[in-house]
Amino acid sequence: MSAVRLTAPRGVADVLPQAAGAWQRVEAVARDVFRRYGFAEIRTPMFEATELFLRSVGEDTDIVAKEMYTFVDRGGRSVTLRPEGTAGVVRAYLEHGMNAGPQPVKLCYVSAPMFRYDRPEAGRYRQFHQMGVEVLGAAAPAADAEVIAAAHALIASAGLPDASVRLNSVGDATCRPAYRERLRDHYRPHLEALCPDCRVRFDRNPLRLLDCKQPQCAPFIASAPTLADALCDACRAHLDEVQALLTAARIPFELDPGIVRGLDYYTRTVFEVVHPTLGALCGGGRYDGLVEELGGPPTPAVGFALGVERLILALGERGVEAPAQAPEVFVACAAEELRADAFRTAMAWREQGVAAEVDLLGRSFRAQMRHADRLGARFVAVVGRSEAERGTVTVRDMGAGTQEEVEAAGAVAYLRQRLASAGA
RNA sequence: GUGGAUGUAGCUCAGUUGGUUAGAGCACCAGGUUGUGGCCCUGGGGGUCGGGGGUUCGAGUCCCCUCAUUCACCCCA
Repeated sequence: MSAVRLTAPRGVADVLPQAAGAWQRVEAVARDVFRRYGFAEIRTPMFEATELFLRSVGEDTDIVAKEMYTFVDRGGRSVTLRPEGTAGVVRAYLEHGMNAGPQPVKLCYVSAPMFRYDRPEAGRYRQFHQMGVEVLGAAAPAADAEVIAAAHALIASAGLPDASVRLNSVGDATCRPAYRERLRDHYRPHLEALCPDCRVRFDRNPLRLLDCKQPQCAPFIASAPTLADALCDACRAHLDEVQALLTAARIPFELDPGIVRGLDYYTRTVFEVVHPTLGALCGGGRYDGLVEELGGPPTPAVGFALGVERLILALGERGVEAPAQAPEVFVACAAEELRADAFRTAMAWREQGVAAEVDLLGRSFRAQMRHADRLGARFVAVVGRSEAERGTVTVRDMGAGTQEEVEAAGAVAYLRQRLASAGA
């Protein structure tokens, strides 16, 4: 018996009933898009061996360096609450021999919880949720374009039709190391003038230099050699083909050399869908080296992940709201001795698919009416003495304020017809 | 992780230069005669004033610490 009031841990949020409708709507849209694009659902564990993330996400990334929920379990194993979804999917792909079946393997996940020990702010939580896809075993640009198309379709169908895609290429093992050195050469004479963060980036992750927002660093970004110019022929051709396919499919995008992404495993295509204030709604790209890095055969792959909380926040700003859940009919009893009849009626109607509510507090008839109104019930069915004698119920339309006495046996059919015609 | 702001009922907030049993609106529950909601009226439940320590005869009100929320930065979904 503790006297302290328990609250949710920092950075986690309850999805309350008023908000759950928005989640269900977004999830339904995602499942529909993923089905149409041919992605099969996979559900992987929320925690994995720490080693998996060290090897996939990259030890020099912020995620691994300071954001992982890592602990030692009772067996002495180091495990980590997953900070992102791709590593676990790739692990499962290999563990279950999916690389031995028909390729490519197209997988998706919906509202999968992820964990990062970050400072919470609007649209950022320590437990957050992603929906995304992975295409494993496809090297052609069509796979990149399909993944980008799916991301765009998901966001557009959810209610943000004008969301635009930012596209870039980070090169591959052939051209990226050379570019990295060219970038270092460019920055080396100016180290003193850079912001402290960028001095660290210079050593640890030079590509991120291009991502800096400090005014003092802007001139060096502007004059830096661009990755696009440094791409090898194969990467260049790949990027060109992705663009051609997106254009052919009328998917709006723009090239953005500043898109670098925070995970080490990306090769060639990287992309984001960005919101003006919430940052990236969705991010993804190709990761041709990751499967091999995790012990599998060389396997090209590409995917994206979308932040559910951010998408819902963005939808809310646009006024896209899901209606609250309300009963279709409230069964009110007008006489004490008929409570069992009202209860039985509600249960029978529920069996037949009607969202029926019934009093649980022993309220007076008047109070039941008031409660039905506050719940937003479309109809109230009155079970009273005179109705009981006649084998009827009185169905009141709470919006119109009109009511009608109907045969009890045909009441469900009557309700269905009224709900279908005047409804919504 | 770095700075700033905020923290009184479920929600939005008031609370006078520190002074008796801490308030309002909304929300919730019940009534307003015997079977009808929305408006209105009456009544009721609900707060260790985020938590801890200190100053004081006395603290929601002042000081310190802590926790949480939020904004900017960093990073990202």
